[in-house]
Amino acid sequence: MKDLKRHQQQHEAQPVIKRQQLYQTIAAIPYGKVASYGQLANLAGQTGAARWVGWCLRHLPHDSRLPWHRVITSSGKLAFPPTTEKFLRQCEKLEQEGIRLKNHKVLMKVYQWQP
DNA sequence: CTGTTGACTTAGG
DNA sequence: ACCTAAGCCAACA
Repeated sequence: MKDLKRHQQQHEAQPVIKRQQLYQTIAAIPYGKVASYGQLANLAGQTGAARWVGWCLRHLPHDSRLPWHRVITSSGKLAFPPTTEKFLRQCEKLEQEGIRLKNHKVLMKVYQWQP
């Protein structure tokens, strides 16, 4: 077989595929549990791409049914600045699942998803 | 290819 | 516990 060389620009998997794997991982977070951006990147096969996870969620369709509210930072804080609308919406959804917040923070020891 | 962006992470002080 | 700097990486223009 003849190897067709990529002339420039290393095309690997289509971006859509990678994002779908990430979405699949996020969808697997159980009700009442949370996962961090870095944790999800690793589980989705993109080790170290925590910021990419944030990028994907920021560009998530507004009508998405993904449990985006179960994604928080590694320290247990929400990614949004307090007092913002999104911050409050996420707080509601988390508490609705029985996840109590201690001073704007989630107790990772208790609530972090352990696959 | 280069440069920029982002709902991040980690190590040090 | 809080702040900063540097590292990280896919997606995009």
